[in-house]
Amino acid sequence: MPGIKALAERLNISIGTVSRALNDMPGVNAETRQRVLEAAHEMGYVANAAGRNLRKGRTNTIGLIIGTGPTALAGDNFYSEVVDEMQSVLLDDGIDLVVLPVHSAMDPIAFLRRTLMRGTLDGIILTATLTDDPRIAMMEDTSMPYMTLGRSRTPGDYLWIDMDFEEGARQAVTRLHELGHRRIAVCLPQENVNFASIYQDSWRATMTALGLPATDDLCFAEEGSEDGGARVAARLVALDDRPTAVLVCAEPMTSGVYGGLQAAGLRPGADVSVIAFRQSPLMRHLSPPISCFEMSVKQLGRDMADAIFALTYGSKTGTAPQSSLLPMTYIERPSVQPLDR
Amino acid sequence: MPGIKALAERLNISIGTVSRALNDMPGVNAETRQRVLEAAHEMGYVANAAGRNLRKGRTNTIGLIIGTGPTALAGDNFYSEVVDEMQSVLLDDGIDLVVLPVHSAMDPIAFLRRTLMRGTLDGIILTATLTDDPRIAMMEDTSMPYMTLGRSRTPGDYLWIDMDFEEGARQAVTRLHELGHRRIAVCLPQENVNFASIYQDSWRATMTALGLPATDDLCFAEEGSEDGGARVAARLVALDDRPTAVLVCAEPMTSGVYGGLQAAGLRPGADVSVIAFRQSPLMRHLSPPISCFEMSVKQLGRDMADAIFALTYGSKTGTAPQSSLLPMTYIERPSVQPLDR
DNA sequence: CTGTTAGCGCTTTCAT
DNA sequence: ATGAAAGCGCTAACAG
Repeated sequence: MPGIKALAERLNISIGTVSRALNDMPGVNAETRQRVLEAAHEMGYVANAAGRNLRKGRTNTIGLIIGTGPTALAGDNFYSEVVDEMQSVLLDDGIDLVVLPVHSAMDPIAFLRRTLMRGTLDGIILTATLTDDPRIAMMEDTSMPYMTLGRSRTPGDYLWIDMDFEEGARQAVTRLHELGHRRIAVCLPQENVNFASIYQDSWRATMTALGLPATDDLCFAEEGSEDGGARVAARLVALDDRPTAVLVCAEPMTSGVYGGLQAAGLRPGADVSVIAFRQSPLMRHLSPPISCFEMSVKQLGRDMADAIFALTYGSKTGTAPQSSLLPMTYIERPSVQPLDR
Repeated sequence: MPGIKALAERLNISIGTVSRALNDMPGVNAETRQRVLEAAHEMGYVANAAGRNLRKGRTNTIGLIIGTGPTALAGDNFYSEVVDEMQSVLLDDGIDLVVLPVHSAMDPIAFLRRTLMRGTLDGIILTATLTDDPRIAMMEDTSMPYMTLGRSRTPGDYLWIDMDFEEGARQAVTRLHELGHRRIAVCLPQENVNFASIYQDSWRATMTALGLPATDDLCFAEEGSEDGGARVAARLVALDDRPTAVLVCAEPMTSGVYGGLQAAGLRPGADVSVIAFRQSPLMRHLSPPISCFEMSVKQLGRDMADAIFALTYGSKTGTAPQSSLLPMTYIERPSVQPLDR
């Protein structure tokens, strides 16, 4: 690994000049700069990160913290797509994106503190925000730039990007009402992820506004897994006044709900209308095809990259980055049928 | 962010002593060490990574390079599980694991070179090795410790861990032969990932050893996606002397093969036996249930963590880490049926 | 335009 | 057992 010193010696100039040439600083003879760049390329020189970080006090690295493990609500390629897009955006500005996996069995606060203090990151993105999220409370006490994927009720004026679950639930309930449904249930992951409470709140508000019942017996919370979904279905079909439709607010639960309904001899769609969450590979194999929401995960990644960049390194446009909602659009498929009674 | 200086000042001792106390170096008064540790904890002090890295020439960080993007062969939670386990093992030794996503549209060599030269990693793990992998050729020219998840034909005596695809294909073919099948096809991703050629080679060797035909018209290579699988099925059913069984050597292709067979009016199992790859969430919803291989992804993660640790920081046991194969066990389900003609 | 030098935070060697 | 100081590779301020 050649250092800047080796480069300078080889060219018989000072390391200062080399550094200036490499960093596009003013006040370097054009020819000299050319020679430096050529030599650097030839030797495969890249500035050592430790030296540069120490001196500049920044690392040009953004960390994306992703919860993993069996309890994590990520049974699909959602993060893969987000990360993809973020990385390609950030790399254009010379910023590295690293993913920091944190296992559900670990203490997220301890992990975060350690990550913060080590100082290897310029900015941090938290994902899968909780309704009451101690990580946010902790970040608010630091000066580290950070944003979240997902809102939270934890106080603070942090930057967030989220999907418009509120609008999604509104569209879904409204459509089911149009089709004659009155008893519309909602299936939630019991983990206190914030999007679930947003979704539930919007369900309740819309139901109430339409004069439909929004009672607690229509809210089913179970573990946000396929098994949890199956349990919801089992509970649902056992109800005296069985709901005729259900909104499923967690991807992994969806196939469990389908399976549970079928196990009870009910047909999704014909007997109980089902609306899922995001269009995802896991949804493709359900029969009948399931109604769900479409959103641009790519756009989400792009927005997140732009936002964290502006927050951390300063906005290119001069305007501060804004928290924003990504649209969700309801797509109807045969899992939703009109109620004719 | 308090530094070591602040800590030292507060305790009225020199930074040298503080450093020694924090790093468990000999020659520190027990009481002094105690005081230092307490103060550090109280102030939330963690050594700044840049300073430490610069001085020690190491970062205590291992990077796992994962290809992402639509072309990537990772439509599931495989890496999530591996990463999970690796991280919890490495963290016990104070080593951070970071995931470096590299989009399929990027030049993997350029990315790797940049990553290497920045010097933020002590060790690197490459995944999804190709039969002829330029990344390995490049790493062989450096002194950076690295290992691969997957073998390759690229020369070099690098450390690898892989699954025993050879044994898997052998078991599958042998079993199908027992059940009376003679025309056994193999469905491969056309991307030149190395495991596919290992699988194919073993299929061919086993077929030949059993006196079965192993001709090229039984090898179907398409894009390693669901659509690719569907195309394979379409080509397969159109064959004059239709194969009675097919081994599918890429997870995402599997549901495509099922769909393609069904679209042609054939029942997986009853009409064409199908053996998939890994047991994964994507497989759970196929009907009839699909035969596939079971393996301990957790064990894989553990093995990888141990191996890269030993390679990078020296073995704890004194023995150098060995390349190794993770067993695959064939599990039969109704997608495989005896051939009765 | 270029050379010299201080110093980022830390570990480690050398004195004491 | 502790303090003082050098130096890891780099950038930026200053001098020439």
